[in-house]
Parts: sequence; C-alpha cells; structure tokens
Amino acid sequence: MATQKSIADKLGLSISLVSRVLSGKAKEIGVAEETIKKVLDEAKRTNYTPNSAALSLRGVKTHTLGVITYDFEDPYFGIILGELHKIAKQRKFTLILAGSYQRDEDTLDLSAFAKHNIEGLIIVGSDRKKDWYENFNQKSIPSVQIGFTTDKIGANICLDESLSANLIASYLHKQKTESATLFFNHSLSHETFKTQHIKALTENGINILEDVICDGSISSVKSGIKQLKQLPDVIIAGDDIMATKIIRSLHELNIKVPEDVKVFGFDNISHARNFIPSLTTLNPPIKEMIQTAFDLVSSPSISKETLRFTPELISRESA
Amino acid sequence: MATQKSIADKLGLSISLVSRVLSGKAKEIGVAEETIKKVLDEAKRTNYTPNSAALSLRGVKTHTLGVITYDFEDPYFGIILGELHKIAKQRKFTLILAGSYQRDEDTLDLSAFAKHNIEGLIIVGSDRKKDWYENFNQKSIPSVQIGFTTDKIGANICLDESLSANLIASYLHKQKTESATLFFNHSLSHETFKTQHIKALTENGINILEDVICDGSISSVKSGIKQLKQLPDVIIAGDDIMATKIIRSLHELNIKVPEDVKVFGFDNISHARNFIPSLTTLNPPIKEMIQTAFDLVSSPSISKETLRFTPELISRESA
DNA sequence: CTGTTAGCGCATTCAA
DNA sequence: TTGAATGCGCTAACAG
Repeated sequence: MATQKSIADKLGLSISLVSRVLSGKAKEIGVAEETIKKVLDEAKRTNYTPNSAALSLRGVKTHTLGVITYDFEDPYFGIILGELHKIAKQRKFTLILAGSYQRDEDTLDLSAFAKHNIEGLIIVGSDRKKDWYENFNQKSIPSVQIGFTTDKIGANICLDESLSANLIASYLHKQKTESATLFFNHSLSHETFKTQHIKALTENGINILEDVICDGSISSVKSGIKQLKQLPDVIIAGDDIMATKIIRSLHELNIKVPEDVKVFGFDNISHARNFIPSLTTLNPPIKEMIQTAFDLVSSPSISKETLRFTPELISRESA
Repeated sequence: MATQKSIADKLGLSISLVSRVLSGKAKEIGVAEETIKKVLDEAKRTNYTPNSAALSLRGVKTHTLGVITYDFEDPYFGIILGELHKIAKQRKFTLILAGSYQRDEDTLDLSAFAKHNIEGLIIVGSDRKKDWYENFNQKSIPSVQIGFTTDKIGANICLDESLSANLIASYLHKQKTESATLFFNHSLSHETFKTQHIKALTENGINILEDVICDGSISSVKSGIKQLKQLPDVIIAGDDIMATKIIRSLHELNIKVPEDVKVFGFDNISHARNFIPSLTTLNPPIKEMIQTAFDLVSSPSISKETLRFTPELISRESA
C-alpha cells in the first residue's frame, strides 16, 4: 500500500511536505508548484489512499454515519437504505449498520460506534423510550430519527399525523362514508395515527363503530374481522400490510372490497398498486424525508427540531 | 473517553500492563491476580472501549465486513440484512454498506473498503460480470456472493436451479398441466432459471407455448399478457413480484386465476400468502443460506466453492 | 511480574 | 519553501 512515507522516500522529500500537498494545504502554506506536481503524480501513480485509521486516530473527521433500525422487515427499509446510500455516496460518507434494537432485546450494541468513530446516527423507524439513550448520550453525536418517537434524542423526521388523518377523513366524507372501524396494532406509529384518525373522523361526522387492536399476524387479523359486531362502511388500517391482510381475511369470509366494505391503507408500499383490489392509501414523500434527514445529521450544527412532511392521498380501488 | 493511558495513570501502572490485561493476555504472560482485577474494575467503571482506529493502525483485525448489493428494492434485501446483522452482532462483527453497483453505473465505490479496513465482502443479489473486479482483487479480501453470478470472485451461495425447476415441473405434471408460458426478465437469475425450466418442463411432457421477456413494470407485463396468442394451462413467472403483476393484469382482463390459468411464482415473499389468490411458489431457505454465507466469509480459509440450496414448494391457490 | 521503547500513518507545530 | 519532531491509542519486542 502506498503511504505518504513511501511517496516521500521515492521523491526524496519529507513526509510532512507530502502530507501538506496531499491534504490540499500546499498552496496555502506555500509549496513550490513543481513539488506539488511531483507529489500528486506519484500519489496517483501508486494509487495512494489515505489510511483512515491514522486519520481518525488524529481526530480527523471520518465521514461515517451509523444506521440503526427497529425492524429490518419494514417494507420501506430497503428503499430508505438505498436512498441513504445514494446520498452518502455522493457526499463521500460511509454508512455503518451500527446496530438494531429488536423488539425482544431492548439493547443496542454500541461497540460499532466506538469502533468506527461514527459522526452521526440515523434511526430508521418509530419507537418509544430508548433505554440505550443514556450510554449513547455521553458522546454527543448528532442524530436524526425517521419516524415517530416518544423520546427524542435529536432531530426528528416524520409525517404530519394530523394532516394525514384529515386527508383521509375528508376523502371518506366526500364519499358519504358514515361509519368506520379501526384496525391498528400497538406500535407507536399506529397509536399516533389512531388518535388523530379518531379526531378527524369524528370531526367529519363519521361514526367509529369499533376500534380493533391486533398484532400483524394474518390469524389475528382474521379473528378480528370475524368478531366484528357490525360491518362498517370503511375499515381503516394502520398500514398497507395490515390492509392487505384485512382484505385477504374479508375475501376468505366472502365479503367483497370495496362493494361491501371499503379498506383504507397507509404507506403506499410498492405492492399496493398490484393488489386485488388495488389499495387506496397515503403516499409519504420518502425521498424528500431521507434527503432532509441526511442534511440534518451531516450538518455541523444540528437542531433538535421535528420536521413534519405531508403525504399524498392515492385513490385506487379499495376505498 | 477512557483510554489505556487514563487507566494506567489512575492506577499508577504502565500502559503496556494495562494493555495486556485488557487484551486478555494477562494470564498467559503472568500478571498478578490483584493487578488484573484492579485494571478490569477501573476499565469497567470508566466504560473503556478500545479505540479501533488505533487497533487497525496496528494491523489488528477489525472484524468488519462490507455488504454490497445490486438492488436495494429487492424484497428480500431487508430480511437478508437483518439476518446478517443478527449473526454479525453475535460474533462481534460490524457491517458496512460498502457500496452498490447500480444498474446504470457500473462502478463500485471502494473507498469504504480502504477507509475501514474491511476484512470480507458479502455481495447480495445476482449479477453478471463485475467491472470492479480488477480493483477489488488487488487486495485479496475473502468474499461471498448470495445469488447467481457469471463472474465468481469468491464463494457463492445460491439455489439449486435444476432441482428447483424439476420441483415445479413435476408438481405441474401431477396436476395434468399440459401447456405453459414463461414470463421472465433479463436478469441473470431469471435467465438461469428459465433455461432449467425449459428443460424440466419438456422432460415432464409440458408444452411451452410462449416465452415472454419483459421488464418488471406492470405495463410491460400487461402488454405481454395481452399479446398472448393462446392462454396456457400455467404461466410460470420469474419471481413472485412478477407473478403478482401477471395475476393483476389477468384480473384487469377478466381472466380468472387459477380457474382459467394457473400462475406459479418464485421466492415466497412475505406477501405471497396474503395475495388474492395466494401464490403457489418456491420458498428458499434464506436463513440457512445467510448463515452459511457468513460462516464462509468470516472463516480464515475461504474456499471458492459454490453451495447450492434446495427450496421448498409451497402449494397455495394460484397453481 | 512489570516497565520502557518503538512504530503503525498521518497532520501539525516549531525550527530552519 | 522545506524538514524534524511530536503525539493520537494501541501492541509487542525487549529489558529489567
């Protein structure tokens, strides 16, 4: 591997001179044009890459961001990661899968942070209180969470929950919908939205028949459907995947969507358009959200603000 | 931050002694029990974490693996990453998103490799010839690819394509299927399987009516369906997502699945069970594959073998 | 059983 | 305009 020393030796110069040239401080300090050129040429010829271990040991910025997530199976995770990676590449950042805090464990492995000198943290997904907050907070690393949280440790990017609920409620209102049933799970994002849905639906004169809580499994959804006392005009699901399972359960019980019941989703997963019936849902401006998240976390002076984004209603067959 | 020096100073010991204890070589060398305890206690108290920049500068193993992918939108990507991360955590490895080689660019950003001293590379997804091979190969880093490739640079984990095709063909044969139409795209994995499908179907006396090539878009699938000269007994799709789009297109044309045509998928995406009709497909043993991949890439003596796994046929409604 | 020293690759201060 | 020396945190060879 080419090092500054190998270049210096070859050219009969001192290491410090080579260092100045290579770190771009040559002009500023006043190095001879010719010397600069020699060093640069030799560096190129030998394929010199600065050793980041040495840099980071010296306290130079590592341009490394940590990504942690709650749920690798989130249908959006791949897309979010792809977007993050695209921006990271442009800006010469490296992304590290710094850890995850799974449902069952409540811990986060922070060793990767220390190990690679992470400069910022991007949290993908919604969550509640973070037990690892304390450890983490010791090293004041800027962070952004993409999703809802009850325990903000840095900046926060999320959807405007009130606006989202209003979008849906007024859409349903225009369709002369009179009654609704809610299907949500216990996740924070579901609960956040549910509160807003109840408010918005009520304001739009839509009667909430029932409020079903179920985990995401198809069996739990199906039994939720079976136990319905009355079929509403519309079922509002916490997300598209749940909507999908609801429609599937209804199908198995021979209830037609949207003829007998309408179903409203949330997320606009890639699949939503091809489902039968295609899903009416809310489409979050993912790219803008990610872009903003990256800007926030990589900016030198990060604020702890919460930025809310507005989704777009996609009207399709299911509602 | 706690360093060995800070511990040594506090305890009035030498740095090297602290180093020996902390790197677990104390016993071996013969350090006083009491000293060991003192150091360990102080390390714990001050939350000591070894600085990896320093370690890697000294040439100590970094326990860092790079992950690159072809396609972040692959529905399996999140799951694969989750599995990889779980194993990595157990074994104290760190995962870096080392780069991606997108369809449009044909390049790989290798700076992350150099930057973090990556010890192994995991390639997620199928691909063809790698143009970055040459750069990469200079530093002989062990690598594993999970997926098909024409240009093996290390170990290779994939499905047994011949066996998979036979599984499907004999299943269809038992159902008295007589004719089939193929829907595949230009990706390597599709093409690999298609060849095997043609062979296996023919051997099972199933007549291949047409062989449609289309990119994944719903419009291209739909126009492919419209242009069909004749409706076969079964349509075999390159993957579940394509199967989904095929069924959707058939639905829009008022053709019933499986009554009028059967549709066979591939992958068993999480969605397959809830689709209407639920997808009959092949389920790859993802966890075992990932586990094996990790074992291979993190083992000191990696072989360049290709390991083939057998999927399981999941019979549901669509075929 | 423990301490001293050197050096990994680099940026920087001080000196020339 | 250039070079020598220092130190970031750590391990290992060598010396007590």
